Amino acid sequence: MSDALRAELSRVSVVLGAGDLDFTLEQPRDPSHGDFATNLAMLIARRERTNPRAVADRVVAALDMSATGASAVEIAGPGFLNFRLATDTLAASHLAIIAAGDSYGRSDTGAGMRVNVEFVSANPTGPLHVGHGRGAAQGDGIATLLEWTGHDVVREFYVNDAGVQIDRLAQSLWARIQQAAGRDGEIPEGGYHGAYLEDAARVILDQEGTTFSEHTPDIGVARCRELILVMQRAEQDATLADFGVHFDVISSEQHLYDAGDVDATVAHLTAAGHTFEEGGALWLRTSTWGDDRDRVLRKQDGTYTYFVPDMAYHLGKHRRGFDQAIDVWGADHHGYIPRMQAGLQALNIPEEWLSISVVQLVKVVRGTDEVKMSKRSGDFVTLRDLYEETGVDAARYWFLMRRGDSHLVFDIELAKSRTDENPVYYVQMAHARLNGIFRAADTDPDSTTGEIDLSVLGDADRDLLRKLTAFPEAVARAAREHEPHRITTYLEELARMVHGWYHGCRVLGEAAEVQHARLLLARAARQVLANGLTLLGISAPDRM
RNA sequence: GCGCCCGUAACUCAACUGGAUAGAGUAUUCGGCUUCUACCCGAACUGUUGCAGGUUCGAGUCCUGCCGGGCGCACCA
Repeated sequence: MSDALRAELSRVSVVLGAGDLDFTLEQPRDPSHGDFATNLAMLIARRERTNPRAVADRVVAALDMSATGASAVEIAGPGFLNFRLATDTLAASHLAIIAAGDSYGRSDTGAGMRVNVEFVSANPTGPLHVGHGRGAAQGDGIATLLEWTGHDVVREFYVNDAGVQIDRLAQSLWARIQQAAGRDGEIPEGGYHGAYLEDAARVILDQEGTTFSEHTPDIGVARCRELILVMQRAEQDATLADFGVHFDVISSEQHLYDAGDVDATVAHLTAAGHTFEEGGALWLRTSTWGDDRDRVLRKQDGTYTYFVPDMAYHLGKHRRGFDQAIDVWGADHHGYIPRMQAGLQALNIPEEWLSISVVQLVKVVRGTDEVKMSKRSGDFVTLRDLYEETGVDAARYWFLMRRGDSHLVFDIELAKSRTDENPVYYVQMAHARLNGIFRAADTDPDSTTGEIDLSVLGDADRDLLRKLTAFPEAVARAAREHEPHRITTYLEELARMVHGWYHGCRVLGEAAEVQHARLLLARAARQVLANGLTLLGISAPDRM
C-alpha cells in the first residue's frame, strides 16, 4: 500500500537532485500525525545543510499527489511530511489482506537467497534444558521469518559427537551398566552423574541382555558410545518435535573427521600460509583478522582443538552454496565469536557471510521463587518439563517475547495463567473473540466478502485497519534484524486494539451496512492475528 | 587486567537502522462500561533513559571516559 507513496517520494528525491536516499516511510506512533510519515526532507536538508522545513516545501511542491495514494500531506515538526491516505486506498489495503489470506505478511524480498540457520546444536550428553528451548524458539523463529520474506531456508543442527566429552559420557554409561548388573562401576573424573544415564543403562540391558555387561571394558565403552549417541539424539529430536521444531539437516562432527574434512581444512590453512608451529603445536594466525591472539589448531599431543572441526563444518556449509549462514549461540559462547569469524576469514569466507545471533541465558522463576538448575546434581529443569507444564504455545511465546540479547525471566506461573496478564492468552483471546463474533452470527469468516465501506465506520475502525496494514512491514523488519520479538510486540499491540475495538464497536445488531463492514474488518484482523501466531509456531484457537 | 552484552517508570519490557511530547502492560488511586467469551474505556501517578562529556538542526540510539550487573578470556568442549 505504501509502495506507490515510496516510489513517488524516490522520484521527487531524484528530481530535487538529492539522488536515491534511504529515507524512512513509517506509520507514526501518534495517529494525529497521519497514516505515513517520511523524513525525506530532513535527509535532503542534511546533505544541503539547509532548513528542513524549506526543503519540505519544495518536496511537497514537486509531489504528484495523484501518484501517492494519499489524499493529504502536511509538513510537521522539524520537517516531517505526514500523509493521510485516501479512503479508497485504505479500503484497497483491506482487500489485499483478504486476498492474501494465510500469506498476508509474506514478501519476496529474499527471493533467490539461500540461508542456513543453525541452532540448538546441543551436545548429545544429556537432555535439552531450558536454555536450549530459547535457542530453539529463536532459531526456528528467525528461520520462519526468513521464509516469510522469500528466502530459501535450511534448518540445521550440528552434533558434537566426537571428542573427550563423548568419551566420558560413554565411560559414565558403562559404569552405570556395571552398577545395574550388580558389579562395581565408577563414574570417571569429569563424567556424567545424571539419573538419565541410570535409565539408559536399564534400557540397554533390557534390549541387549544382561550379557552386555560382560563385554571387556574397551568393547563395552565403544558400544555404549554408539548406543548413547543414538538414544540422546532420538530423545532430543523427540523433545524438539513435540516443541514444534524440526530440522532439515543434522550434521555430525565425527563425520567431518571420518570424511577427512578436518585434515583438509588444516592442510588448506597451512598451504595458504596462515599457520605456524610453536612449542610443538600448530597455530593459526587468527590475530590477523581481529582475534585477541593466535589460536592452537593441533595440540602437542597431535589431536585437534574443537576449533578445527568447527571451521571445517562452516567451510562445508559455505561450499554447499548458502548465500548466508546464521548461527544461534548461547551467551556463554559469545567469547568464541571473534575466533570463529577470524577462522572463516582465513578460509577466504567473507565476514558478512556468517551472522551469529546470541541468546542470553534464561532465569526460571515460579512466582517469586527462582527455580535452580543444577546440571551437576542432575535435577535440572528440562525443556520438556517446562513445556509440559506451561503448554507449548506459552513456552514458545515466552522464549520469543524478548530480544535475544536481553536476559529473560521465565515465570512459569504467569505463563500458565489464564488471565489477561499473560500475553500469550491475551493475544490468543483476541483471535478467539473475533472468531466468536462469526460463531454468534452463525456465519463463516471466509464467506464474508466484498469491499469494506469505511464511510459508515468510525476512527476506531479505521485505526484498527491501519494497524493491520503494518503487519508486512513488521515481518520484513523482524526478518531483516533477526528479531522475532518484534512480532510478539506487534501482536500485543494489535491484540490491545482488537480488545478495545471489540468492546467499543459492536458488530452484530448494528445497521446492515455497518455490520457488514465490521465483519469484514473482523475477518481481516482475525487473519492477521492468526498469521502472526502461526509464524511464531503458536496456535490461533477459534475458541478458548 | 582484557573483551563482549546489558543498564529506560516501583516491577517486566518496547521504542521502526539518529526523529516529533521516551511508550505499553503490571502495580496503586478514582470513575465508567461489562449484550459478539474471560474484556474494555477515561483520569491520576511514576523518568536527569546508570553518571559525565562529545558529535548536530535533533541522541535512549553514534563516539570517549567512568559506575553497576551478566558472561567469557585453555594446547577444555
